[in-house]
Amino acid sequence: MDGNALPVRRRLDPEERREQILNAAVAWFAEVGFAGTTRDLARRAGVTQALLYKYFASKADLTEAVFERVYLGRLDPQWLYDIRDRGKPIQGRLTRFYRQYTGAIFTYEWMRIFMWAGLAGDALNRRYLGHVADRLLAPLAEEIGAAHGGQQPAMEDMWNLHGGIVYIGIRRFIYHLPTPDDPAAAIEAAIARFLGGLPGAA
Amino acid sequence: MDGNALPVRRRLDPEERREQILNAAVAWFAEVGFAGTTRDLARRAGVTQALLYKYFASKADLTEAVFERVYLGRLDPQWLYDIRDRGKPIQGRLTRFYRQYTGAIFTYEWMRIFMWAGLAGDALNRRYLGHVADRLLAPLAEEIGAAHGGQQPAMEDMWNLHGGIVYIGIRRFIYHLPTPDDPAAAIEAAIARFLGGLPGAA
DNA sequence: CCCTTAGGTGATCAAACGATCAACAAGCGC
DNA sequence: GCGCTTGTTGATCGTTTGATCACCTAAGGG
Repeated sequence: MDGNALPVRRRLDPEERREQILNAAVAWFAEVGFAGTTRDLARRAGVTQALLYKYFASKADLTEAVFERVYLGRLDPQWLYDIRDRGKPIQGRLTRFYRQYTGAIFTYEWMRIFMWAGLAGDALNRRYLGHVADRLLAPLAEEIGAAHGGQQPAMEDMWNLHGGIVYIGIRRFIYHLPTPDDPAAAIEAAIARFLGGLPGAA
Repeated sequence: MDGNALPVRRRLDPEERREQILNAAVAWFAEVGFAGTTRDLARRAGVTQALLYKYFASKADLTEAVFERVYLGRLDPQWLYDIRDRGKPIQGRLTRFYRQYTGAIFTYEWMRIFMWAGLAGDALNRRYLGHVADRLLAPLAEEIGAAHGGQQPAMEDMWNLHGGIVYIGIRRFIYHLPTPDDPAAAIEAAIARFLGGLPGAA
């Protein structure tokens, strides 16, 4: 049957093995949360439970590595430059940003690990959202204000726009409810409504 | 010091004791999730761990009781009648509904238990949100359509409105981020924007 | 081909877990 | 005040958990 299958490499490069375990940990903790057992994780990763502790000092150490993997490099600094490019209309900039943003965070692993961590009270979570507020939502509000003649939305309004869009991912990945395969149209409509409904909008 | 304190009643009415345990369980599981231990719960409730099993057959039985307590009677059937009261302007009906709805679900216990249950994949969760969609959001969309001359928002638009509002509670109770003490103003603004931004709105 | 290195495993430990049970004692009827 | 009912407890069971250890063996150099 599997006579032509590649021989199972029993001894892997440490880096490769660590990567394999870490990937399995991300998928596993995303599914069941950080209360998941190391034995089930090891089974899922295809290694023995003891081996986990050759690559990670403790379960806490492993979960920290999962956090790093999931959070690091998720936000692209380029987005801020595109947001501030006043040569383009504000609606297009908003749409472009949220297409990129949701493209980065609308994954099973990210949405769920972010929510597990939020419920657990992780500080990284708040720091991340503080970053979103200061470096993304606040500039967006500024740009909207500039485009609408000085009438700048309050941060609470920006959170409302943000939440309405992010909620698509929550419905899909947390609640497992049906959502559009491609959320682009819904996001575009939400942004158009937001801008069109601002006080003083044409 | 506590000479005038009421004597600690060591033997309670079964109903009273069950209530005491259940209340503690709701608060405890809301805080740490359903992976929380029965020992810590018992300590928090001020009873011994063994006593829990005199009132609940198992931990699963206890968590089910917590679900019932949290879900049951949360949605008021009266809301639907108010929503359909075409004698009043649509914006007022939307505002009134979301003031009542958020008044019912914006609590630490509800928001967090709902999210824990959602991540755990509980079916009650999906059933609840299905109810919200069919019995509340769909009628709201109908009423908005009637008020705007037939142009009825799609369900995805209603979810967007809903998500933007619910996200206030997520920020406050899940992520522990600062939010307005009274979300009424933000909600009112969100509804006004939603209606004002609909295609074909004045 | 052998031998050293190091990636990997099975067995096992101590602690924590859900759950059970015999025994205790608070409170009511008489 | 006495005895019975039953709410409550401390001790304990079997299992599961994170973590550790001695041991095994695949793989590359000589």
